[in-house]
Amino acid sequence: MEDIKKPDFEKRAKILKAMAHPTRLWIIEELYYGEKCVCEFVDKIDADFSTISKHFSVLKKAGIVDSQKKGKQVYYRLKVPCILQFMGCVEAVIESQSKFIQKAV
Amino acid sequence: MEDIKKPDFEKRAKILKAMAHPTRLWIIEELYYGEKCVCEFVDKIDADFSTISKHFSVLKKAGIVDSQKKGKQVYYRLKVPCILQFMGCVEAVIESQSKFIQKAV
DNA sequence: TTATTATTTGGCTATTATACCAAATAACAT
DNA sequence: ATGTTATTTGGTATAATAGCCAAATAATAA
Repeated sequence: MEDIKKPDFEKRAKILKAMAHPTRLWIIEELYYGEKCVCEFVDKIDADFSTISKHFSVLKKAGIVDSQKKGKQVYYRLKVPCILQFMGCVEAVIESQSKFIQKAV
Repeated sequence: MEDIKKPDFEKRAKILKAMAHPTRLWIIEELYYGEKCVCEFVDKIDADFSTISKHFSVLKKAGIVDSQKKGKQVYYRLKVPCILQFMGCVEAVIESQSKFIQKAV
């Protein structure tokens, strides 16, 4: 890998890594429809609220979301909504996998 | 997270996780221009060839690449080239981060 | 002030990922 | 058959991640 490009790939990998968790992908999808507070997620998933809070901090550290305190609550929003467009391609990979399984069985 | 959607997010996260490594992103980008054998990567990066081979197997297991043996060499190719389109958005995240840093300093 | 609610942080453990080395396999050449 | 090159696989040490609990912090209500 040319040295000049290595830092670029490292930066990109960090963002993908931050996205690469089912709960975080779910959070991203939910935020696509508008900002939400942490509490709105706590009720909907079977996980400790501290775990969810940590997922938000991973997303924030990666620059994918932003937060704003309103009263007792903290609202998160997507900084770059295009993040979700990618899922179409991810689904294409999943599709091609299921085709493979059909052929292979 | 609604139970019905959970397996979907898990599948997607697996694909993103497979992509989320600088060396693997580099491999994906190189393969975008056509299939290549493992040996073409071995020369260009400072990592053990077994390490590179394992990165390929991660990508293959995730359904992102396909391989074909030709003589002594194994050629890999992208199964779903759209995978690279996403990088535009990832770059937008990186951009917005550097803007933030400028503001913050 | 004390209590309550929302969220973050620290500490811990279990699991997973990474990278190297050495050994195994596969294709082909001598 | 032996050697050489290309790649994969197994073993292992180390590092990173995930998730829970408990404690800390912040905003507000009683």
